[in-house]
Amino acid sequence: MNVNESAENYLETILILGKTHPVVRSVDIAEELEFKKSSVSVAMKNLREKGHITVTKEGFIYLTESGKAIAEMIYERHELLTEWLVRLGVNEKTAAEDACRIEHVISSESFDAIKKHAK
Amino acid sequence: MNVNESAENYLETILILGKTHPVVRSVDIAEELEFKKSSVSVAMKNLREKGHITVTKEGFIYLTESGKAIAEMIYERHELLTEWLVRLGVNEKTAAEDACRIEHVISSESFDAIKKHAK
DNA sequence: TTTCGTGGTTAGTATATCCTAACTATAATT
DNA sequence: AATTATAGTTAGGATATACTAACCACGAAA
Repeated sequence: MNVNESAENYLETILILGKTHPVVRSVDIAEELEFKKSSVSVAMKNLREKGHITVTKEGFIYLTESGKAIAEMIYERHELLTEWLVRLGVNEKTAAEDACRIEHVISSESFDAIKKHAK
Repeated sequence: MNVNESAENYLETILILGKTHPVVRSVDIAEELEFKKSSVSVAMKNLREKGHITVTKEGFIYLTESGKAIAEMIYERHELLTEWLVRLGVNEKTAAEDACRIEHVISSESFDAIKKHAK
């Protein structure tokens, strides 16, 4: 179930887009992340091969169980870290950007400690 | 003065080794980071070309002003983040490892906010 | 029906990083 | 002096990640 930082980011993005879009396609991800569609295409192929997403013939992307688990873990980190940094006085945009980088490199142990502390 | 994550890490390591070693050589860095000496050799060449270190003909490595500035910034982050995570109950080793990754990706704004908060 | 716009794929490129392998240079040991 | 150990370099490879360019497929508009 180990994925790269990049893969985590794609999965998180699929989860987030799913909250506001009826369906998620490669182009939606490309637009959201400001990546080229070819990059997304290759990334989706990898996620598919690793069993983290399924893609319908119309190009609609869905998270599998494993994909959803990863996406939700990262998303939780993203939300909590962002909120917490904002609370410390960090600008909303900067907080989100930093959270987006920290969420992929922090250990569960440290995240849990921050989570506990932040409450 | 912008360097990559990898370069920051090498500079920080040179600073740290300088605290306990009379002189710092490529092999010392390789041993500390558990990298191959060829990797360090190439990295030192880049740091030299960017003006962040000087190397004597004996192979002794010294930080330049710019190199020292980067190294000290990263080192301060490392120390503070580690200490703070430990205080939140994170295991010393894990805290150091996480700090080592976060220190390279966090913004000054967020770091300063955490620093202020941690006191 | 011909032409476009949209979405997706593939091939090949570029950069960052680390690696292995092979080589040089110098100093220490036998 | 010959061998060995230590330090450093260079060439070439592997992986991750994104990019450009060129192409296919399909549905809508002219």
